[in-house]
Amino acid sequence: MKKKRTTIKDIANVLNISPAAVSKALHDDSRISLKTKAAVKRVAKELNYQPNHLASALRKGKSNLVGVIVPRTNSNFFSSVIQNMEEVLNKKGYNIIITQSNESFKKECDSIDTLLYTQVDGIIASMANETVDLSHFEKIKSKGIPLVLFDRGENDLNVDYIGIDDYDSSHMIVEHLITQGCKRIAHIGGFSRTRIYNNRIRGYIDAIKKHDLPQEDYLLIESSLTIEDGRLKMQQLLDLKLRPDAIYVASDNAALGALQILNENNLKVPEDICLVGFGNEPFTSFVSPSITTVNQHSQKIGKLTAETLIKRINTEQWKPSLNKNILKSELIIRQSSNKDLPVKSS
Amino acid sequence: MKKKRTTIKDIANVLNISPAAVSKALHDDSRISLKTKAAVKRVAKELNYQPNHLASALRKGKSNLVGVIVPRTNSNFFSSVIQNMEEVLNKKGYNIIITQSNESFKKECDSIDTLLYTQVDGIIASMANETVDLSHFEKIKSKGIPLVLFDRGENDLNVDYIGIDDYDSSHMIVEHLITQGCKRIAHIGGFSRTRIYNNRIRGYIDAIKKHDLPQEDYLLIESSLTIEDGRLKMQQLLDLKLRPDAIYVASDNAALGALQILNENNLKVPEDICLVGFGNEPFTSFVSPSITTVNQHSQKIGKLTAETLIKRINTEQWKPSLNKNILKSELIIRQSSNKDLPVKSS
DNA sequence: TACTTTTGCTTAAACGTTTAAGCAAATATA
DNA sequence: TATATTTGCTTAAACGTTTAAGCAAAAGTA
Repeated sequence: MKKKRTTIKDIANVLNISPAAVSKALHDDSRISLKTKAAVKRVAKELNYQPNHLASALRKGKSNLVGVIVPRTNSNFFSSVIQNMEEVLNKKGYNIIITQSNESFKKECDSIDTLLYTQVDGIIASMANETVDLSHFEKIKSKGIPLVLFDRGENDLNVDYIGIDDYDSSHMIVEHLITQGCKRIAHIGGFSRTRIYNNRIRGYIDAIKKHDLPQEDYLLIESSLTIEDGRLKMQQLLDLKLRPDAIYVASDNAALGALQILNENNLKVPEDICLVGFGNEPFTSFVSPSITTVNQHSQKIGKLTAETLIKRINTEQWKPSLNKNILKSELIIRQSSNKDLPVKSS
Repeated sequence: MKKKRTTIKDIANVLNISPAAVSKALHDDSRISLKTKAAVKRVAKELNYQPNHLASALRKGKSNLVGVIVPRTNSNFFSSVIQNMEEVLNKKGYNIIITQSNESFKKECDSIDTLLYTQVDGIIASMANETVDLSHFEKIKSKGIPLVLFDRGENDLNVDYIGIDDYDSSHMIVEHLITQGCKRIAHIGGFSRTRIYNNRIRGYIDAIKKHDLPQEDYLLIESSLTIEDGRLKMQQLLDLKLRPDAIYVASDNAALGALQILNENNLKVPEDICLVGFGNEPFTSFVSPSITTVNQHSQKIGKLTAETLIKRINTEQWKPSLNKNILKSELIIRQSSNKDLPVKSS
């Protein structure tokens, strides 16, 4: 009852030629006559031949699979990055295996193990929040499997990286807020052990100092950056004796939480307090007031990451200087921090 | 320079036994002595042996890979379903390959082709909005590859299905709104060609009729259910001479868009108009007012779907009656439709 | 003691490709 | 015409496993 797949051998039998000739014909080898090629392709179609990927991968020592590890897929940023990577990789004959670490160190380790076991030709990763120990990534390198990081990277790991300039982004944000007349700017940031959040924090502090604004410890809060935690940390800032007049939140989700608390406390945004998020998630433009945020160029990051990996895979011993690709981000100014523009009324 | 992987043969050479013995030892074959097994495992660890998945997959005719096709991963529902499927499947030794159709028919076809090419042992799918023609799914069946659908399924395709009772959910929602005193209930639904949205629409209509409420064509609108379209369709409803006093939206995203429009028009929710979404996305509980919605039991769906697929894979000719698993959904009543509970003030 | 059974391994083939090497026929070159 | 080159295939080995079949030695049974 079990359907037997048609193999290269079946085609060979029909045409009375060798399986080798069939294989070459299917790969348009120059030493096979046009006539034979045509015949092979015709029969292949007739028999509904589908190449056995496992066999060719085994023989060639290449699986044409690329593993992708992300903290989670349910953010627009990651899902857009993945989509664009997939596009580039598919065009080059690669398929991708997506795994989610859910910000868990253990899950990230497991993911790497299963990807290595599945014999992927390369791995693309964005690190989990929890990750501090890097030995599992070293394992990838030690096996000679190309590794490229994006967004959540790590300097100690000597691998290609694609991301935006987080330090500079913080400067842009702080300076924009100053332009709006803000004087006490708070930052709800990510955990400083994660490089990108560390860079945003440093950028925030340096920009504050540069413009001689008050740089108080209680204005800088580390957070897990979920909606819930955005609410909690915002409340914490509102409980201060001296409230800030602007909040820069390192993620849109947490900014949404913060905005809810501001609304619930009947504080006017941006009149009473300015708010800026990070990531340009679609909802930021639909919320009211719409949230000023930073565009991380997910499309470009996805494409560049994929292209970098392909280069690494194809040029075995390509050891030129590492590819640290830092893109310039873009500040998208919306109602939540724009005092010149009145909030749309109706 | 290229690192040679250690193979079963290398282990065999070290111990002066045959590769076959090594293979059996690693699989705890009863015909191998405990002493040999121990030695093999010790050497395997010493040489850092990693089994070559491609070789064993080829030999066994099983890849231990499962393909998953979803419309998109950036919703909490799908990402949670995937996470739970992964958990179950990993435990059974399967890895998953996730692909996104982005609601596109063509992309869905391509995904199926690449999954078949990758020699997956089974496919789990939730159909794209665009999909009407089912021949690509028939192709999976004709190859004898187990297929299980969840959420977005199709009756014409005779395969296992796991989802919630959409028809019943609509009833629950309508009856809840009636309890709240609503008399003109509108529905912003999905496209009726998609089964789940069709069921929700039918459920809505039947519930309306059952309770002798006005069932007008202009109160029922089909939508792509994005945030943007939720805004547009909500505006369309507000432009009616006779405005509805309750809106049941078939997705939380579109409900968010609708809520924004209501807020922007200074309409009080739930006092002026009640609002209900669908899906229990996390933001629904943080928005203000929080949105009443339906919990789709993503965890249970993920687990059940994975378990069903595993059963199908393991019992080749398991042809018992199809597994149509319709779960009862749960209505989560929040501020947006609860007139008894005052909106939280501070 | 003579046999059957069990234990613990080995041999060899197989999975479906790809590819290096080889060889005869056709074609080009001198 | 004799030799070199190109064309168009074939043969056979290889990729790293798994597994059916087999076989000698050890252990069990009568």
